[in-house]
Amino acid sequence: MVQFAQVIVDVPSLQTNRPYDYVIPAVWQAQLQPGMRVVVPFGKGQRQVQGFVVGTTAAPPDYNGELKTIAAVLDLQPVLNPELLALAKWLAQWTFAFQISCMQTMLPSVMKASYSKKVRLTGAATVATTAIFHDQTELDFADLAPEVIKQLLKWQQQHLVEVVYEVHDRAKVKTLKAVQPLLTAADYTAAAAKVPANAKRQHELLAFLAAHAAAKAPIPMHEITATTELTLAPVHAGVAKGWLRLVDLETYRDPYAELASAPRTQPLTLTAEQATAVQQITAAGEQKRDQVFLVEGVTGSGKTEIYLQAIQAAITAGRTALMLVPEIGLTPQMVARVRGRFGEHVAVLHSGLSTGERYDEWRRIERGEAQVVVGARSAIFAPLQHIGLIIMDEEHESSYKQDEMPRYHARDVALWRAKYHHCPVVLGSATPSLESRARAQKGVYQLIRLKERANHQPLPEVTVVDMKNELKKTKEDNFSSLLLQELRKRVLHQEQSVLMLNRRGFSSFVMCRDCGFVLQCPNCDISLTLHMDTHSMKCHYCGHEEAIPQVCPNCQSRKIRYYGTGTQKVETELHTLLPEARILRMDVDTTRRKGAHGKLLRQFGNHEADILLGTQMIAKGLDFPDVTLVGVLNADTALGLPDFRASERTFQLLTQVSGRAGRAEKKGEVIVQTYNPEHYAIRLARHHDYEGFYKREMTLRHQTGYPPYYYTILVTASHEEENEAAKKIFQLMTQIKPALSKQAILLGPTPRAIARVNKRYYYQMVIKYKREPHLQQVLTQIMQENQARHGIQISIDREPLSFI
DNA sequence: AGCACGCCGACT
DNA sequence: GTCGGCGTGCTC
Repeated sequence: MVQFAQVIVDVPSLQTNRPYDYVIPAVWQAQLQPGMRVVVPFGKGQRQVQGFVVGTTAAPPDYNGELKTIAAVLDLQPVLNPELLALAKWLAQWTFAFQISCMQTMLPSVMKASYSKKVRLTGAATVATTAIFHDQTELDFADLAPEVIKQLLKWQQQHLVEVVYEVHDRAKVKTLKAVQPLLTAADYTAAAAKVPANAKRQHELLAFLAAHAAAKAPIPMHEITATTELTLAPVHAGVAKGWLRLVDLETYRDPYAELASAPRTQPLTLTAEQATAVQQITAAGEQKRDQVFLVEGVTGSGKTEIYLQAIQAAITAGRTALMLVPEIGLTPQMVARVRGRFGEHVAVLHSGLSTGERYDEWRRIERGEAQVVVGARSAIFAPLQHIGLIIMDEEHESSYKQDEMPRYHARDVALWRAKYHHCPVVLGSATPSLESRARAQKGVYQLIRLKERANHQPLPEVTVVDMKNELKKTKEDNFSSLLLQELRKRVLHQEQSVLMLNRRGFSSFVMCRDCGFVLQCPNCDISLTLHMDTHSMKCHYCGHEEAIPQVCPNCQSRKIRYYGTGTQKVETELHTLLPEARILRMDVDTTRRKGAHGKLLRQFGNHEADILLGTQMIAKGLDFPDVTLVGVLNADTALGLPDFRASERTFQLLTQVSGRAGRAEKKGEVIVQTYNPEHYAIRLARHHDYEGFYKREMTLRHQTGYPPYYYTILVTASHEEENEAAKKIFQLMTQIKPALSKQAILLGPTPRAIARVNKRYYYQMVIKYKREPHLQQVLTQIMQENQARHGIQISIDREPLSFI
């Protein structure tokens, strides 16, 4: 009989990043299993926190203090299975994060408890207490002023009030009220005879019950109200008379209800290349090899069909499949495609779902009701069992890396799970990350190259326009004459165009034309960005918001204007230049509302607009047959950034956006505007030459010593005082340096590009290395020694996406 | 993260 | 002398 449990508590700090022992109450000893959530007392006082059981034992643990007892068990079944528990442990070490943070990232957010601290009146109310409590007996600390809290704490010592801690489990199952007939049809007919004739509704209810008595199954109330005149009132009367029972039916919130009935599609005929790819992947699955395939294929080479057929094979073999898609690529089109093939066996997880919807999808997976999971980054933690295949589409996408704790890359998690389940991983992309492509070169991954397009269409023609010349010709800085002319042509022929404004490394700010003053964030060293939708200036780092200035705060001039190019400005400009064109704008401002993204795409698909204007988000995953022109307004804004991945990002973006043109029978054309037409990223993207780009960029990375030739780790120290942060990072350097071999390279320490964010100063250093057996241990030790003391914060980011 | 304990300065 | 500031350390 197990009597003791090891619990990871919901206190995200380094000192508490380990299991604590608790006594299991006798009633739970038979049921409690690792992976269940519990509520436990923790620390002095009455504080209670949520925790995860990670182990149970019969023998008393080796602990000299007095053990506390588990206060409540929140689950009947473990929410983390043994695999996910092991994964959480590994992930915490790998990303230098807390185990509790890893566990919470794996689960729908509603399963993280919310806490409240309240003060309750214990004795009779007095004049003094009434002044604070009024007619209430309980107050929430969060609503109280500091002076009031002081008074209450005094009363607590006199036992006039008590402080209580509440742990709320927010995971609520959605239920439907349903009517369950209890009697037979004959009984109902008999009962009807005794009911007065004027009780019309009761007769109707009895007739309804008689008709459904045979099935005995509960009928959801909403179905009853939809088909009859009955309401809840007569049903309650029926309950009182013992005719029926009202039950709560568990149900799921189905975000894709309208797609459930999507017509089922049949597997398409594969090209020879595709067939070989499917065969190789399937073979690895059958042999239970955790092999990684890198499928490199241009847009239209039919990667999705390969995924679908490989998934089909996994399901046929009685296993499940996990498919990751970048958040932005998780369009209704993509979901429809997977649902079309696998119907209700598919569960979808992405950030557009409400927390309740997400929880329900998660439960469906956990219960084994879905064999295929499609989702964005965190879906890699889906509680699927017997995984037979993991797919990562657009594997180069930066959204697969989480930029907050735990800073994990979904690819690393995918590889871990594949090893656990002995199943293959498929990484797919038209422009693989250099890391993955290099691994394929070395034979660590198996490279599958798709050289032809499934529809045998030629790739679109790409024209590069040198904006340096264009600027001399016209005053317009956003539109070249060629692009305008081609846009006009498309509007005339009722064909559609997509325009992309590259916003990376770029923002719209307010500057005074007289004195050059730029409005800055008071907390961070960065300009505020203009937001026309809210008519305010916002800081993208800390969220600070203020009004748009009418006069320059520095010189009082009225000539304070908006600088930089935003989609709104381009839209206005385009309206003037092409008044006949109908324009749809898609950017963070117009897609913030839930479902807005899909709605805009639907409108464009229905030809409600001629031109779709947007930021990077339009580059991915859209598939509109009537788009014959794609324009990139500013291809090179990212090239100027001091980031070693700038060229790679630019190449990927241009290739991806080019793929949006001419996806059906119509031939597509791409116009790329740039100030750097000679740059190799632009030149090679123009010729759709990924392999050429790969070779060129690898040479450069080799020369400069960057990934994939080196692994990288970013160490950051921050403090409210600039010199404290600097002092700390130098101290860390002296600590790390002796543990490294001569092959490792230390960059920095340096202040971060945006040195101050949210009133804190950031200093960082980058470790570049190939093989450092002691590094993990030293960094783990550093994290443990520097436990948020003296106001210093340390963070470690393995393989950061950028150093700036 | 909270919370208590403990050691220094400014008050009834 | 005590109240309370926050630096330090612990939570099964």
